[in-house]
Amino acid sequence: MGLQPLEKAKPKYKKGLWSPEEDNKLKNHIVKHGHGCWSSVPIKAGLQRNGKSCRLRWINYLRPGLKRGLFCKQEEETILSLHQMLGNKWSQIAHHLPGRTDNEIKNYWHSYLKKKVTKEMESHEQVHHATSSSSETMDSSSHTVQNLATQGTHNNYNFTNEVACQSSSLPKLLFAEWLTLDHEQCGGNSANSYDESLALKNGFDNQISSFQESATVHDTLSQGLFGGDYHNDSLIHNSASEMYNNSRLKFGTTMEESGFIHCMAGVDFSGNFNMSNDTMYI
DNA sequence: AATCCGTCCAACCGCCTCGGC
DNA sequence: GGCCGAGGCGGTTGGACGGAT
Repeated sequence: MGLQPLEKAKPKYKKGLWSPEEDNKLKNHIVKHGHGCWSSVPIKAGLQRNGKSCRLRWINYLRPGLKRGLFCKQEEETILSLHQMLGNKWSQIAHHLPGRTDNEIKNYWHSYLKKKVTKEMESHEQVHHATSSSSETMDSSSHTVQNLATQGTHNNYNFTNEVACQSSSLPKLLFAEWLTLDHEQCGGNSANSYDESLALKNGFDNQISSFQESATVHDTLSQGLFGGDYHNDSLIHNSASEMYNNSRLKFGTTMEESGFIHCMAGVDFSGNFNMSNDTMYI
């Protein structure tokens, strides 16, 4: 028996939890020499692990500047809004949360935020269901509003909704609803729709102001709690309106992917841009 | 006290991309 | 252009833990 002639003898790597001794070896090695080529790290550090495992351990646990413990409200909101815009791009989301790892954020999402979002969606659906069953005069375009809203809340946590929730005096506004209202305004379906969309847009402008305040708080937090790492952070440096524009553009992409691009007619994208392979060039 | 069950989180796995040859 | 190795990423797994029964 034994090894097949052509089979490479694979080194036996240790798996499972890391011991404090292993942590020390890895940390000392990287502090002294840097990681360089990860595949050579375990050899040089005297570890029975593979390079990938060392890299993961360093990034997720040993790296300096990691924040441990509970996520604060601000971090939670950042994750929710970024997840709404980016989807499961955990590493990109992690870039906006200094001291947090993609793995940590991913775990937090699956164990807590996902449930929270699902709950919100269900409550939204109940409201929509109640509205549709009580209204017999709903026309086809209103159905589109409903479908879009459901799509929006199903696939992505609603960023604007989260912002609106922070300001109790503002109405909750779904992107899809706002967009469709805009669309209806363009089609000139009714004078009321124009007034409503204006009112809603004004409401959204207020929400942006609200978010700007929130971003300011975030900035302060970032300087205080995160040791100024956020100064290089594009999310924080972007104005709230930029974030809003980006989220709108992303939403447009989502709409296109979902076959709803026809609903985007007449939507003001607040500037010129090109779309290529889901990348926006403004 | 023992067992069951759900949750959390560290770590693994597989896939993809990129760069060097 | 194809191959290979390294690095990076997201999905999944499995063990530890705590609460419920």
